[in-house]
This record gives sequence, structure tokens and C-alpha cells, in this order.
Amino acid sequence: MAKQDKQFVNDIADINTDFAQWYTDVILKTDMVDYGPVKGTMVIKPYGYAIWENIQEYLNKEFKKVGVQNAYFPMLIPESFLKKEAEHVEGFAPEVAVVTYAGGEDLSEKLIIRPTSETIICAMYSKWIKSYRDLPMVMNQWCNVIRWEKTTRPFLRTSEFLWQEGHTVQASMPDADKDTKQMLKIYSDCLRNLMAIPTLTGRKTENEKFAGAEATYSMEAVMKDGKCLQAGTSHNLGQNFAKASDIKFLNRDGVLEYGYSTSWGVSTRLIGALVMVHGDERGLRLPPNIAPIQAVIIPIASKVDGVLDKCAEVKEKLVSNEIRVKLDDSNNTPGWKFNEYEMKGVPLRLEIGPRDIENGVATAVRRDTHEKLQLHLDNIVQEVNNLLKEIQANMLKQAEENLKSSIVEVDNFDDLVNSVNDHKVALAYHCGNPECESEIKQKTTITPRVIHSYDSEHKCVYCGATSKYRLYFGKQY
RNA sequence: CGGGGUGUAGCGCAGUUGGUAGCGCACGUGAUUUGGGAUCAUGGGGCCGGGGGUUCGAGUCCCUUCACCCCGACCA
Repeated sequence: MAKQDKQFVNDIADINTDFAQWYTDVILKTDMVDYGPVKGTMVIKPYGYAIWENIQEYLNKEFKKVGVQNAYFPMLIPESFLKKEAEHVEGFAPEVAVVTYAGGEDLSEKLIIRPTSETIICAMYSKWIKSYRDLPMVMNQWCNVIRWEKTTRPFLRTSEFLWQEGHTVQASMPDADKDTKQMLKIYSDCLRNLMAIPTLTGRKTENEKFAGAEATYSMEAVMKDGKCLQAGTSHNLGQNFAKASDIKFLNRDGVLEYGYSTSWGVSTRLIGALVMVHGDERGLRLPPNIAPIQAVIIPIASKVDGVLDKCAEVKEKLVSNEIRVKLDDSNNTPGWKFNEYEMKGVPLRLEIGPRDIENGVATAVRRDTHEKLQLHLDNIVQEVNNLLKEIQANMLKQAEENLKSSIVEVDNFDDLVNSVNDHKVALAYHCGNPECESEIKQKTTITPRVIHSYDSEHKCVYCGATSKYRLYFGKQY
């Protein structure tokens, strides 16, 4: 195809026919990420990292509102710590990386590189907690963890990833349960308000819960190809880890009691969700609240007197009003820039050329609707702000409609299989029997996502026994 | 870990019966351009993934190894 014929970017795969390749193309070509030299590792480049920073900023603010304090625990954990909680070891042993040699010598005790930090944090908590007055203990850390996954994809599943892990200890099970649910709510609000991603939230089944937890709650986001992504989890660990790590406190009655702990986390996987929930055939689409660049200014005929000055002036106005804006005064043609920033998902484009200046306007184009409109230069800050708000709201609305239309209620197994194979999420009754659940998974690769509601009035969609709950089923990332 | 695929310039690729490496894009410099991926001129860039073999000679043939991608089983 001759170059002139190319109206839009054509070097990313078609989103409808090859979603997986589309994802890889988009994240690489928008400069969010690159592959690291070690298997399964990624370099998060500035454009991707800025998204992570915006997530951190939002969550830190929300965490602090509910009394969460940030701290940092070591990356190396004595091997014996991991072994304290039986289910926990079993769950993580296959994927830990272990340091056996350091300082020129074999180590007397192997050190595992944290796949998660319950064991070391609980060990420290047990040292710090003596009395009910020390509770609740509420800390969070932003850190990296390593899990030696067999198949890796940037952001979605990497050997090393960034996350936050919060760990609390409470004096009672109800308080621990409250923590668990509160954090899940903060997460799902974060996705909704910041990232314009609606989620399905609820409890995980016994089979799917975290290794060593009493109960795991999850938020699931549904991607454009209909697959589900576990976007964040919150675990009620009960007294399991307290017993394993000897976290005991004297209660008001002077009786020694084990604490009740929780843990909760979201990771850089969220960036993958952002890409796969909002992206389209031209590349990324970023909701304004999380976009590293909210508006890009593109000068037209920049050599013409006054054009660049006007662009700089507009940029200055927007920047001083907390709008994240970039002025691209590079030598590339305007057409090249239009495509580039559409691919990068910048929500709003402002074109400023001699004609605009003459009319006292900037030509604006929305990334979400491709709608073209004129903004008055003398009121540019407010008009841009209004547009960004509209775009944010519209993208959430679109994502909600996608989610809604991807959920199908089914009452028999054939419909369950067919609808999930048709890229839907199926809502069905299930008996709650772990073996029944495993059988479904084995036969069909369909997995339970989260529990929608409890119900004993119906029959299990697979085995026909009395139902325990209503469950979302889907394909998972 | 099973099945499939790919490794040649930063990226995308070509490379004939085996004869000593090329194209496009990108990049540097200069100029003209600029409202949907500009044009001309000129320049730089290579351990042909690694190791071993066959051969006078290997990007090409053989063996081996590593990495990555896609599809499944395990996970944030």
C-alpha cells in the first residue's frame, strides 16, 4: 500500500481478529513497556510508569483516609518462614525464586525472594503486637515481588511485578472481615473513578481462594475479548497466619488471643486491564483521570509567525491549572502526530494553526468519539476541563455497557459452555462442591470468577444438586 | 510443562544448487515543508541468537543449546 493511502496507524494488529497480538503491539508501540533481558521480566518505560504513578497517588490518598500507613519490609525471606503456614507453602513453593549463594559462599539457610510478604510481615507483627491496644495494626508496602510463572506477558503476568500489599491485624473476625471488604471497595472505586473500569466484585470459591486464606474477595474486570482478569484481591486470613507466626495479644479481659489478619493487593496488572478494557483499532484509549498526557497540543504550520508562541501560551495556561499537557513541536508532520497520539490514547487533541488563531479558537478532537469541535482560546482552561470530564464519564459509560452486554444468565450447562465460548461471562447457579467445580474447569477451561449471591433455591448448572450460590463463570487471563 | 511458530542493522523483512550481507522504515546532517503517517540530498550503523560440526568456503546443510511469541494446564 502506498504511504499516502494510509490514513490511520496500520502497524498494529486488528483488534477484532487477533486480540492477543493487538495487545502486544499496542503496549510496545506506545512505549509503555519493553522486554527485559531475563525471561518474563519487563522494563516499564516512562509512559507506562506514569500510569502506575497515578494509581499509586490515588490509592495512597484513599489508604491514608482509612488509616493505612506505608512501610517497607525486606525482599529476602528466610526459607523457614514460608513453611510456617501449610497451605501457603503448597501454593507458592512451585513458583518461588531462591537465593542459595551469596558473598562467595553457600548460605546456611536459603533465602526466598518474596512472592508476597505475609510471612515476613506477620513475623514482625508478632514482635510488635502485645496488647489489644496495639491493634489494629495497619500497614501497606509498595514493592516488587517475584513469581516464577511459566507463561508470561507484560503487565498481565510477569516474573517480577510491582504491587502494593496491605496487611492488617485486628482483634476480632468481624473487624478483619470489615477490613477485607473495605479494601475491596477502595479498589473497585479506584478502577471506576480513576480508570473508568467497572468490575464484578465478590467472594472467590474455596478452590480459587488465596493459599492460606479463610476467604478471598476479588474484583474481576472483563476485557474486550470477553475474558476476565482478576484485577485485585483482598483476603481475610482469619487466625491462620497469626497462629503460624505467633501473633498473640492480651485482650481486654486479660486473656491471650491470636490476632485476625488480612492482606490485600493490586499490581501493575491493572495497566494491562486499562489497555484491554478501553483500547480500540487505533490503539490505546486512556480515561483523562489516569492519562499521563490529558491533552496534546499540535501546532499547524509551526513556522508561521505566532503559531508556536500561541501554542506555548495555551500550554502554560493549561499546565498552571493542573492539566497534564504536552506540546509536540517536533518536526514530524501534523498527520503523523495525530496518529501517534491517538495510538497513545491521549484523550484530547488540540490543533492550533494560523486559521485557529485568526478565529481565536483551538480545534479539539476527542479520542473517545473522534468528535471535532472548536474551543475558545480565551476560555480554554474551562472548556478543556469540561471536555476531559465528559470524556471520562463517557468512557465509563461505554465500559459499563460493554460489561453489561457481556453478562449472560444461563440455566443449563450447554448454554454455559456456549456463552462463555462466545466471549461472554455466564451467571449460573452452582452447588459449591469443589470437585464439581474442578470438573467443569478441567472439561471446559471455564473458571468460576466470583460469587454473585448466595442461593439454595435452584439446581447446580453442572451436577444438578441443590445450589449454594450464583456464580460468574468466564475465561480467565 | 505439552503443542505450534520465530530468531539476519533500533524495528519490519529479503537473502537463489553453499561463494564472503541487502531492502524499507527509523536514526545523524542540510534544505524545503506542515489542517490525517512529507520531499530531496547526504551519512552512520552487522559476532546473520549462542556453541559445535560438515566443507576450500556456512546467514544458507547437520547436531545442540538459548531466547522470545502464540495456543493450552498453574497464578496478581
